[in-house]
Amino acid sequence: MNKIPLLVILGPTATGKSDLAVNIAFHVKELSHGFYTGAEIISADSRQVYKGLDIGTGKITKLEMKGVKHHLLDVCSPRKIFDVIQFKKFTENAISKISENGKLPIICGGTGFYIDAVVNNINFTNVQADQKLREKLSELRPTRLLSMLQKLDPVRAAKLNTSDSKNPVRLIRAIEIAKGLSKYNRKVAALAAVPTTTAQAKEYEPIYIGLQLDRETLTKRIANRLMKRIDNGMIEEAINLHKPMKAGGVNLSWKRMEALGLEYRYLARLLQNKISKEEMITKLNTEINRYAKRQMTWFKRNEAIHWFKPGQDDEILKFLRTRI
RNA sequence: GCGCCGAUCGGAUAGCGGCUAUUCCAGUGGACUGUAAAUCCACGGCCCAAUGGGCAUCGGGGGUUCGAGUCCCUCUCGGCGCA
Repeated sequence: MNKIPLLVILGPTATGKSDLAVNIAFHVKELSHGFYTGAEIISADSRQVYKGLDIGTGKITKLEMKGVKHHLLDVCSPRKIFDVIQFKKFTENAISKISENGKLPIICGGTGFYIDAVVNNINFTNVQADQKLREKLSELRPTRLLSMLQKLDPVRAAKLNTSDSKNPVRLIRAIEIAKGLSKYNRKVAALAAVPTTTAQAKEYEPIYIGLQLDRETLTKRIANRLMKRIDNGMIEEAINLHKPMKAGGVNLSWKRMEALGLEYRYLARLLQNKISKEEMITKLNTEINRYAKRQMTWFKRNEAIHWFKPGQDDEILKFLRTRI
């Protein structure tokens, strides 16, 4: 089976990935000497998959798409939880369609986990999310969760690092898996629940382009972008999301908005009068910077990424000329 | 000028005379296999023959004490009050 070539554009937030992707899409035909008729873009952003989260996520507009087809945008209601499994499934479908149509699939986004899940074809266990169980367990302290897991799946529990063994979200998922598998076979559970590290046979041949900036410049860009988002109606967007359906809103609860993180988290706090607008701006700026840092921590592990700076479009196109 | 209060890591804070000076935020580094913009972890003075050890440290100086961030005196700075 032939591997499907893939262009992956990634990097921390506020580095201009979306614009670059569109620009590259326009040059694909020429760069590949007609091998591809064009390109389509698949967004790899865990928040832009939600309908209505536009300004706060910096979602690309129809106009900015310049006619290039985008996938994985607005595919889920923000009231529901989208996850990596759905992302992987949707994306795999999109990739094969794009590829069959003689176009180059471009994955563009900042959610490293989502990108890796697809490109490295990560094999997830088939134990489904159990919201009721999660809710019940979320009351418990990490130490309690850990001892539960130790009983259910000692092998998995022993494999956890210090970070995960104190991480309620991870512990709950581990318990969920252990319970799900033990329904069928208790003995198999321990083995099956441990993630495999052996690489799967890869179906894709990725070229990674990363956009990166020095911290100081990135901080400035983040701050400017935040002010622009506010000017563009970010606050009104959140008000509208919280409105009841009858009033034309989505009836998005404050709790859910909080869980969406960053912009929406602080917007939820602002609209409940928990913080002032000034506080929101200050806190959000540091939070977005920290987010960018976490993104980089993830990307650093991938040595296949070719790093560029925003604005180096010509260099990037030149780089791609010999590779696609 | 007098009185009162305060001065502890980049910021904010805890600290009855007795072990290793607390916590939060920020910062730095990291983890991540079905919530990933989420969630979580580690580190935070200096020096060394570094899985250990040594020396510091609570605005400055002095004192009391076996022992001081903590008590006393004094100086400096800041806040409040009175002049």
